[in-house]
Amino acid sequence: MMESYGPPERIRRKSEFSELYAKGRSHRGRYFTLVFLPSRSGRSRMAAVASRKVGGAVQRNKARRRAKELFRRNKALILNPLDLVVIARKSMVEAPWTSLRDDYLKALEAAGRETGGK
RNA sequence: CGGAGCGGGCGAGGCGGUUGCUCCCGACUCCGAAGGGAGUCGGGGGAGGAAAGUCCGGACUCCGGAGGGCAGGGUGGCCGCUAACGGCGGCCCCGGGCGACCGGGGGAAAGUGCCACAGAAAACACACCGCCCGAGAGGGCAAGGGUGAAAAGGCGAGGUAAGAGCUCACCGCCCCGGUGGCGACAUCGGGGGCACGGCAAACCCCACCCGGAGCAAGGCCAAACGAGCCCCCUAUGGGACGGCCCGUCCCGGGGGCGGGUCGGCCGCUCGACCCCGCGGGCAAUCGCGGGGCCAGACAAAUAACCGCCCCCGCCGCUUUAAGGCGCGCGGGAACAGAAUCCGGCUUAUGUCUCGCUCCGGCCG
RNA sequence: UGGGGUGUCGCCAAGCGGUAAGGCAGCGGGCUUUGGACCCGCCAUUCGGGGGUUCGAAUCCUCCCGCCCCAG
Repeated sequence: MMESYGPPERIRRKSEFSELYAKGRSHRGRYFTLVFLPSRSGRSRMAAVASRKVGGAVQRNKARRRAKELFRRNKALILNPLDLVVIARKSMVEAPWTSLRDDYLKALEAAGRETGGK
């Protein structure tokens, strides 16, 4: 399985975001909030969001990069394709990597349970 | 050796690997009638000195070409540099510092206004205490006291009833003239006889500059909905036109509500660009020659992890010591992330680094 | 990215060169058996922060900081 994160795996249209926020369910983790909905595109997709509350441009970019890293390293674990939005919190920037990864895996598990099948 | 002033440089130590992102080029495969699109592989480029704050100035685009005046805004010693600037360089004056050096800069004798409290008085001197003349009425005076942020040229001498630029010397101020300098100004000589309190980052005056918006500017394509209602003015009118007037052009135009889209492409990166050399200029900077291509994203790209070497600190072993060794531990940063592009300013940032200079102490 | 607005006590705020109004809340006292209401008193030495102009700055100038809007 490739550990890439290319254009087809991104969510970028405004309408898609609106649908996700309207119909999707969410899970609040320690470092971020995960919004999820079964994907209709046949593959899992992800978008990273970091508002100004997270910090300056440097901190916000870092948060998004870490979210992308989480997704591409662990996307093999998602059996039923999901659309995901990772909404970063301030603590996500400085969190230890292993702790952040555990948090992400727990969130995925919860999402898998609620949508049927991990 | 210690302290201080000024100016410059660099920006995750070097090499390599794995997994990924973005743009460009090439090859191959697939899709399409075609323009083209998708994928795989290979090669190359990929954040900053401030990319920041958005405080100035331009380029560029639209407002019909950006025309004139008023209003409004900005700048403010002089000369220069520049596309332009509120920037930069040199010089002038004033103030501070022993000094290197640093800070400031039009006009208050055109007008208006303000100067609380205190004080007699805060700007036509209208004098509280006071001094002098006088019996008194009244008159002369501004030296001393006191108030205040600021008090009507300063100080000394003469003079006088007491005093006063009333007179004189020195200093200051003002006016006139000479000389030097493009100029700000400097300097010299003569005269006047004191008239001119402070604030223009108060209104203002003078000189110079500025049309308005901003790449979410603006343009093209595609899709979808609607072509309905209300208001204003309709030709001594309305609009282009941003506050007003003039001028020019156009003839139906403008505003609000309601309804739809919220996709793609261009603009989009080669430019007052960067590096080297020579020449002019004290310098800012300019000219010439040679070489180079250095991010172009759009829910928005530079990351994560690992290995070796180097440097620093601690620890251990060893050595008389300087030092050496260690597959021992820790560290190699901070401020901060391009969004149309440049020139500045300002602010943030590292026990980093280089150069010049001043003062003090000691030694020779 | 670009354009604009705002900051005065815990909250709402006036003031725009000379001592920083007022209301709510709070604290203390009075009245009341207690509470409410009412009455009296107290309550901002950095007016978001630094520097400057002025004799004197919340107010004028300048540089920063925070918060809030707007757009295609």
